Amino acid sequence: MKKKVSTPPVKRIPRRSVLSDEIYEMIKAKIFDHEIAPGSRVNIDALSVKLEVSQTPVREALARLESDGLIEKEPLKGYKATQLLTIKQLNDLFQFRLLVEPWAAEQAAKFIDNTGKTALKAEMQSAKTALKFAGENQYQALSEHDSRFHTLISSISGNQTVADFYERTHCHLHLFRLYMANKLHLIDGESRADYVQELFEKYYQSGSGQLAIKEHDAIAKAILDQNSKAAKAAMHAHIESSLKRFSPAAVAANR
Amino acid sequence: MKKKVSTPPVKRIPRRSVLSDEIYEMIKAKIFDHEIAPGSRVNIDALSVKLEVSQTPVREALARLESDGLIEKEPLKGYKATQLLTIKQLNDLFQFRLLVEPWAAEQAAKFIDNTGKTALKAEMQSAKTALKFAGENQYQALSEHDSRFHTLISSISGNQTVADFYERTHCHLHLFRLYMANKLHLIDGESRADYVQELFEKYYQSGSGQLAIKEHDAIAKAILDQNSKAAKAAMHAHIESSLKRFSPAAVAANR
DNA sequence: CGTTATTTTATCCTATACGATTTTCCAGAA
DNA sequence: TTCTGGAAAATCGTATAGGATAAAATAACG
Repeated sequence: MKKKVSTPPVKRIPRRSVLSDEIYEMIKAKIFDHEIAPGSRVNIDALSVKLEVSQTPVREALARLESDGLIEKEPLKGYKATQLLTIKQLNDLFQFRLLVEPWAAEQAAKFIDNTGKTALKAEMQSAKTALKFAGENQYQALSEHDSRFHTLISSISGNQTVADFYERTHCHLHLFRLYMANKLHLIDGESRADYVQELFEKYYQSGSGQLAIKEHDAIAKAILDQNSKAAKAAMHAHIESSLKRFSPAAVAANR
Repeated sequence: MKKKVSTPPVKRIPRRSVLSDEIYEMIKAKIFDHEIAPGSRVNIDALSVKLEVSQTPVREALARLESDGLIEKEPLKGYKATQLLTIKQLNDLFQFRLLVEPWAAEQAAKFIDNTGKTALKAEMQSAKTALKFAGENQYQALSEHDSRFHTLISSISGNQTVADFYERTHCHLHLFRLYMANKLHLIDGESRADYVQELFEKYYQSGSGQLAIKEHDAIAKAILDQNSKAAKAAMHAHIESSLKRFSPAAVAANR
């Protein structure tokens, strides 16, 4: 294990957050970047060497990731990254979102204040400009906007339980999305990747990205107008059409 | 913490599960038993000494409990047990349950199989007999039945996301309930405890316990009859009346 | 060729030292 | 007396080595 060999006296600048939190984020990033593939083993020792920290913060980070459902622990075997969502899990998740998010949009429309309006406008604006210039990473940009958009509405709704919960579950969906996007860059000679790519182009590049933004626009407009009924309906429609866009891709990814 | 006091470096009997899991359950039990009071500091060192393990498993357990929301960590201050639910949090939680659980009851009624029916009947039966004999701990018995009942319906609904969610959040409510029950046994000379006791007697002993069981009965009956509409309505009514029963107690506990 | 025994590997836990930060306490000054 | 400044103590976070045990892999044997 190599350490910074040339910095004995001045080590770190006074940290404000703790190391285990940083490590937690780092490992999560590794999972999202597919540096740790779904289903693969996660070795504490190797990870601590790679990140150049001791095992203690890695252990704490993995324990938290296990609670998040991103990592699984087998009692005397070790940790491994969770598998991708199955079709059923995807359906379960969207059904759940249908229960919660339309209500959240409704509440947001009722109770939004000026701060919330500003934030919502800014998010929509930044999404459009980002999408215009993103090019290659258009899908990734879209995916990240989507996460932020739904999180924002959950928080504007004012129900902390709802917001917390969305924070917890959306990461799985996000992971799934990124996995789909990443598939495009993999060249493993399997027909599976080709199939997924075909689906991707069919469902996301040729208009679907714009379509999702349009749906978000409708939701945002209703909330900004404080039209709670319209907001609820728009969110419901968006999640349903979102699932429709996902389903074929999910079938492909789970083959 | 009772171990052979006179055992030097002697080996342990072969464990089947991992130590950190045991410690996790032990600490959770301490919280539920109010051995660790809400809001109080949790010292890693002291805990590891008391449980007679090293700090490592304690750290992992605390990291997981933090994800569960039962413990909070302040970056360079340490861990402490979370405060009881505030009024707003209680309302948020029940609002959330109103979104999810009536739907879960509806689904359960639609898709329940024989295994599920047997389990549901058994739970209702055991609740009634337990309540008959519990006497002193009647409230505790009721509280635990309630947890199991709602968990069971979530799982029968077939939506894993919903079931997982309920598992995660119900513990806070459970903690709150137990806190209320425990207040009765505390003699701290404060009028607050008396006030809570009064509320307790008013809302739970004199018929309310039976009332909650009656509501559960209505839900169970509708599900067993596979009458999904009735199940949904019964669950909705139950949660609303449940909140009504809780609210005055919550006001008292948060004074 | 299949079964058993032994070595190897990996995971989990312990122990302990040290650095960093907060809190406490006490002396001195306004 | 009350406030301020700074040193000491308590507490938390990190680092690292090493031992115990279970799973996996390999070799030995019938």
